Amino acid sequence: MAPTDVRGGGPRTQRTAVTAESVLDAALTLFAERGYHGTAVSQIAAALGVRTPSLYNHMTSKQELLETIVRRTLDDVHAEFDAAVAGLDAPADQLRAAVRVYARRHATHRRQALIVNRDTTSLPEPALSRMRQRRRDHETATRAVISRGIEDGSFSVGNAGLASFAILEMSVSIARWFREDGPRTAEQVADEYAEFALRVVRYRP
Amino acid sequence: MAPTDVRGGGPRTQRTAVTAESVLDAALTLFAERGYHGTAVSQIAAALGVRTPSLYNHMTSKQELLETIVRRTLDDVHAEFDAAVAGLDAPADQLRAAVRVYARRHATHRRQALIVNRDTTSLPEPALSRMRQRRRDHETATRAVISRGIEDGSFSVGNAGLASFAILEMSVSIARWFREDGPRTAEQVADEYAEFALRVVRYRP
DNA sequence: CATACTAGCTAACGCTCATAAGTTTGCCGT
DNA sequence: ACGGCAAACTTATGAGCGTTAGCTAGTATG
Repeated sequence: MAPTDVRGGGPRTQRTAVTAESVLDAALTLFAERGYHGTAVSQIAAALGVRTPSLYNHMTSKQELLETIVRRTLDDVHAEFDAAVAGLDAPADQLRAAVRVYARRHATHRRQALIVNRDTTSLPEPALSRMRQRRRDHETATRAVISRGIEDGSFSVGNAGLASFAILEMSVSIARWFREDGPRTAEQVADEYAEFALRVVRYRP
Repeated sequence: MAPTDVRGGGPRTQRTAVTAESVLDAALTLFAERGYHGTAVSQIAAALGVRTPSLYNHMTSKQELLETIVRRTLDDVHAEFDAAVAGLDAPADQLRAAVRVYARRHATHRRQALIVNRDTTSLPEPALSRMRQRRRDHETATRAVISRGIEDGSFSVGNAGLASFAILEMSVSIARWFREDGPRTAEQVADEYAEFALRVVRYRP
């Protein structure tokens, strides 16, 4: 049946190599699709064309996969936020830039976004608290931009917290519907959402 | 130890009755907290102070619990939408009313909202397709209101679909952070979000 | 007072899960 | 040519899952 003998010990030769990164990538796809608890390790193995125990040559546990995915994603979010607002002074410019990168990320990294939003709570302590804190930090930073805009009069919104939640979460939801082959590019969607954000805070130049 | 003999056969007398509804309520709490796949039937039983198999006197399967929760919630969403827009003509009034009830629901029915958003995909076909369709119907109806507002000139937004997604999903996210004992009531939050919605579509009276 | 129903219980089943242990195989550097 | 390592394999383990079966004790009905 099989064109080459694919069973038995020894490294694979005819197949794309299984590596720590390829395991993570397969987990990324499956966790995003069926959730962490809804995904069996055996399904990750099957996606890579390998028996289940072979995975443990490239990972230490299922939980660690989830933690790595969440940690990396939150690290990236923070780095992008910092890079986006650096060098900008006006709150409107900062908010536009921050929402743009955040919204774009949720179009370009859908799987990561879905997992972080759906399955972070499946992490064991103390990782859970650490990750929650990192998420809060990002929200707080966004809120601070809005607060500064309210103070200097360029924004006009009752409560900075409510607005920052609304803005961030509407961006998050892009991951739910965006399609790479859809009618709009990630950049276009990001620009549009950055505009939405400025309207929510009632930006007036 | 136990003040009354609580073991052995026979119905409980000293405890609040276990009913189909109380099972659903316990499932609601646990599914919302840990997710459908993350919740064991034994945990639902424990929450009710009962052994696991006893639950099956009040339900037929774990999956049916999820399906009931999702179906009821989506039914309610539709009914509320219809009731909210009925009798209103202006797109702005309709959008405000529709967002108000949708946002309020996500504050007052947090558990249902979290489950629908997180675990609908765990439903087996054909229920999954049915529920997805019902969700799409609600989005389409909201989009139609926005489109009418664009046509009659009271709204000014590039794409009705993008706007309706953003508005609905920012409302959904209320379920993530709202606390009943927080600084704002559900009504206040709903009013604020209805305002956000009108800003997103650039409503000008 | 007998009967039937309700709603608990214990026990057990068949599965699947994540993970461990130990074995086999092919390639690479010497 | 060969020894060792990397990475696959098979097999196994113990725990937990959802669910069924069969039993028992109170409660309501006649």
